[in-house]
Amino acid sequence: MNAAPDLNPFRPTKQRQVMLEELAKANHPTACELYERVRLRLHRIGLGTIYRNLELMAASGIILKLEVGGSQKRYDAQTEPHYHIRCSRCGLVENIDMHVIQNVIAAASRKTAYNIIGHHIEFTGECPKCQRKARNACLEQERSFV
Amino acid sequence: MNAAPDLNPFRPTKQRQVMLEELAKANHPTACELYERVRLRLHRIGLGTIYRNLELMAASGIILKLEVGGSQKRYDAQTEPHYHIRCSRCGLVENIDMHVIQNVIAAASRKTAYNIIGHHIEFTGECPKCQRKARNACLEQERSFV
DNA sequence: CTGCATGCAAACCGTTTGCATCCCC
DNA sequence: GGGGATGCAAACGGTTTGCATGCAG
Repeated sequence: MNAAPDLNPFRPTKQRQVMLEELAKANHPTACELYERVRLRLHRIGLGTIYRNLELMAASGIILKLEVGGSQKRYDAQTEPHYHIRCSRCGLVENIDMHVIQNVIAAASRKTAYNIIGHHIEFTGECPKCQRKARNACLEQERSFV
Repeated sequence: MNAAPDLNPFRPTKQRQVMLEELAKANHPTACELYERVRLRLHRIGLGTIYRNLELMAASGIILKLEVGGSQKRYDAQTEPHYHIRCSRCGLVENIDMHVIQNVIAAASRKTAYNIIGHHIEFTGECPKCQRKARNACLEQERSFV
């Protein structure tokens, strides 16, 4: 009699375990940011492993691959639908505590012949830190005028 | 007396003129797609010129650089704020004829300490063409079962 | 004539992939 | 022991950049 085939495609390795832990602690990290974090605990891990596992986890729905602006993809441990805000200066991405707008998909469905699967709202703006920096730079300049 | 400095940073070259014309005709093209179009009319143009000018035009607000999902950036001749829908299969990006949700920025402002500059809603789904393709592939398979 | 704009090609950066080795089941 | 997972490094695709030349003002 054959052993039942392994239906779960996910073998829980040390690398995957640490990746998930660090992803949960980090704030929408890029693959490289996650790599740096994980490397502090598993110093021989390769970037390829990070990318391969992120891809697998996203495909299986364990994590979310964020299709946000900017040149690098970001990853999120929170898989319930939610919106994001991205700082136009430093690129930081944060959750925005807003209810998903239920009507928006219905409205969009009425407008197109697409079979709509999902949606994402991304706000852009200056994060508090960058606002402070800009203000300080401004004061600096005023002072130099005196 | 000095001549007034050229305030418009934009020298209207043949390349820029053709780029803008083709961008207006194309449907949210990537830089490469625009390059192919422009090359039919100016066959010695280089990709570098395309990227450089797209960047300049976006910076000066003449066109829009779309921060949509996918690995390539896309560009849009329509600069008024509007939303997009992207096919999850073929990557096609189209405008969606929906009013910009005015309340959404106010709501987001209340929720964060960010200085919010803008927002973008991106829907994902299957475009009609890809839906047809999928349906046909399905029929094909059913037929092979008979 | 001057300096911005161009064509060309090399460099760059993020990501993917091939392969030998490792290790979990 | 076997097959999936890993580390490593090379390849890849999209974008940016340096430089000599061209061309608009």
